[in-house]
Formats: sequence, C-alpha cells, structure tokens
Amino acid sequence: MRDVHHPSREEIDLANVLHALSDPLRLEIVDILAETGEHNCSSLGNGSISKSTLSHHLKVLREAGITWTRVEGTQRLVTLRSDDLGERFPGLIESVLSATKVV
Amino acid sequence: MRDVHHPSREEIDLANVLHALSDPLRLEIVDILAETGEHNCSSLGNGSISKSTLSHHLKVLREAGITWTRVEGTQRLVTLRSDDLGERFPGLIESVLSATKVV
DNA sequence: TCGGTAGTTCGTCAGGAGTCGAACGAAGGG
DNA sequence: CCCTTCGTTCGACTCCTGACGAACTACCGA
Repeated sequence: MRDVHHPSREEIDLANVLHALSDPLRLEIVDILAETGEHNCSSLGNGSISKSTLSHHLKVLREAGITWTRVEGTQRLVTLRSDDLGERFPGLIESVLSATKVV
Repeated sequence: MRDVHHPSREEIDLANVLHALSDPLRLEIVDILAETGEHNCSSLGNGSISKSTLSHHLKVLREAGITWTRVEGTQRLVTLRSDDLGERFPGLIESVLSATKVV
C-alpha cells in the first residue's frame, strides 16, 4: 500500500482515458482538480458517496493516467497529470474540461 | 424501424459521448467516418464482428449524438455529426480524433 | 411475387462496473 | 502504547455492456 502504481506516459491509452472520464462523478473530480489543484481524497467526495466508492473512482482515474497520487503522511494527495496528458493527447483534456462548463 | 431516433443537439451529454468513444471498435468507426465520410453499416465492420454487434455499436454512437443515420432504400447511411458536436463541445471530437493517431 | 440484401430486434450469456459495509493497514498524536 | 484519522482492500450485490445467432422487417430487382 506504500507505493502507488501509475502507468508510464507511453502506457496511457486513449480508450481507457475516455472511459475513465465517462463517469459523471469522475468528471466532476477532474474538474475540481483542474480548477483548484491538489486535493486529498476525502475533500473530493461529494458527501453522498462512501469512501470505498470514492477510493475506487480515484483508482480508475490514476490507472488511466489522468491523475497523480503522492503519499504524504497519512494522506494521499491527488493532482491532474496535465503534463503527461497534454504531451500524449494534445488538447484533449482541455476540450473535455471546457465541455464540462457547457450547459 | 422506418424512423431512426437521434437526440437533439441540446440532449447530447458529455459523459454519454465519452462513454460511447471509450470502446476501441467505436473509436475506430468514428475515425473511419471522419477520414472517409459517409458509410453504410456493413462497410464499417472489421470483418470479425457479427452484424448484430455492429448494429449495437452504431446505435450507441447514434444515441450519444456522435453519428447521424439516414435511410436510403435498404441501406442506412452513417455520418459523423461534426456540426452539432462542434457546436456543443468545441474542439472535443477533433482532439479525440487526433489522439487516435498517436502511437 | 419471390428471393436476396441490409439492418434491427430479441433472448441469452459471460464478464465488467458501481455501490456499499466491514475489515484492514499505515501514520501520527496523546 | 493506544486510539484516531485517512485511505485501501475485500467480498457481495446489482445493473450494465458487449457478444452471438436466430428471427424479423423493409426495400429492391428479376
């Protein structure tokens, strides 16, 4: 549990990324991370979801290569992997994020 | 069967679109449509898939608002709904399509 | 009118995904 | 040391999804 697995930049797969982003809650999490930077896990829950479910969604995002998680004491601090994402799929995450702003 | 249902532009939902694009076969179909324009259904199969499965995937794309299907005689002619997609989520489909070109 | 061609729909099946509570593990503070 | 906090992991459950063949519908051509 000490080490958290992340895919390498080359391993980031488009279909996986799109699947990870196709869930409303995960989309909301990504949006929050893009707007307000690093968060710990519990501050990303919307209140109505159990921590095991939240942990599951964060794992999906991490393993798709969308987020980066670092361990700090008892917390996991999560950020967007904008750099790798932008290198691998230029403009993708930006257009998805701006699409979340659409009514 | 005569009329084919399509969502209105306003009904196109981001999470649905991303989900529809998160399948490798559907991503391939969208890519083909973007590259070479209108196709009938059978010309979109990769050979190793049954026509009922293909019909299912095309339905997913159509109901997500990604493709438009028109009836012509005994055929269904499928195109990308680039205009509506571009209006609703600017840049999204373009960045996804360019991402499919990445090694 | 009789086939043939093009797709859809139906029933079924296996596997995947989201959800939860409970149990667990790691750090840190009294 | 114990206990709390933070998060992961583990079943278990349900619902969704992709896959198929078979039956069906619609149109066209001979």
